[in-house]
Amino acid sequence: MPELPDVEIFRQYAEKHALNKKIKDVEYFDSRVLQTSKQMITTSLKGKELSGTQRRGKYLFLRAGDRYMVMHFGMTGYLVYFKAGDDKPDYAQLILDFDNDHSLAYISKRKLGKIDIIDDIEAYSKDNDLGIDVYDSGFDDFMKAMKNKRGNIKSALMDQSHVSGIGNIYADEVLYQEKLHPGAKIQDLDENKMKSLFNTIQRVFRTAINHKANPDDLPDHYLLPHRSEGESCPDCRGKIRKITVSGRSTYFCPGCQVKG
DNA sequence: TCATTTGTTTCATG
DNA sequence: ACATGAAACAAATG
Repeated sequence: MPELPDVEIFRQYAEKHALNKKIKDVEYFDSRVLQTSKQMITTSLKGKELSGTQRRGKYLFLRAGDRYMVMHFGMTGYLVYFKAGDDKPDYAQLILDFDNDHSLAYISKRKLGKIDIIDDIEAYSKDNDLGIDVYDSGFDDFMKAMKNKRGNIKSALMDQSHVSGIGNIYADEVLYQEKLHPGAKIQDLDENKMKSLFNTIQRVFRTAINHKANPDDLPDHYLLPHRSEGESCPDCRGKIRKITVSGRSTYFCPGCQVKG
């Protein structure tokens, strides 16, 4: 699912294919993902070019003139760049047609994402309670954001209003790499452990991005290629277990991952 | 038919 | 005022 590494890949994809081409037309497919009027989107995009990309947490911002189109991908979203005459991708919610006979489609099979037009990324982030981007921050920022958190570490990592970008899948991976139990209490972790955790987040995301955010391409000693109940832990060969933490399916190795 | 999936929001409680 | 966490919601699949 689109977490930080996935959205970073989408950003690179848009950067590579969709910039500096005149937008001839905008196609809509009557979808609830639109957070603003069709007229607003058309006015902001048609006849213009996308001139840059930014990502914050799981959000992607595409610059057009002095505005941005914001995309959030929900559970099932992604981007497809395709040639005129090719079949339109299924489940497209919005398509930008460029003047080079190619198009960029925002796909959302389950329509759980959102698209908006905004003026200011900072203001938008504030309105949407979006914390710092965990991959674009240093340890000091991370600690500051985590300082007032209590409860279990997994929920804290997934709380987008403090540190944004980590979702259910990568939370499991980070905690597995860190040999930390998902239910560990954050107040039981000392500064050294937090530092180590932060470094692990950076490493896991860097590795994931280098592998196109495809979980099955990750190194074999990662959890994600083995993330289902009863599989063997790549480290100790014990059985991976599934539990529920904060209402989310959580996979971990009871042998390797300890509390605090 | 219904449990499952995940990201987000909402709401009751501490 | 603020944090937490449980529950609800979105849509589609098997």
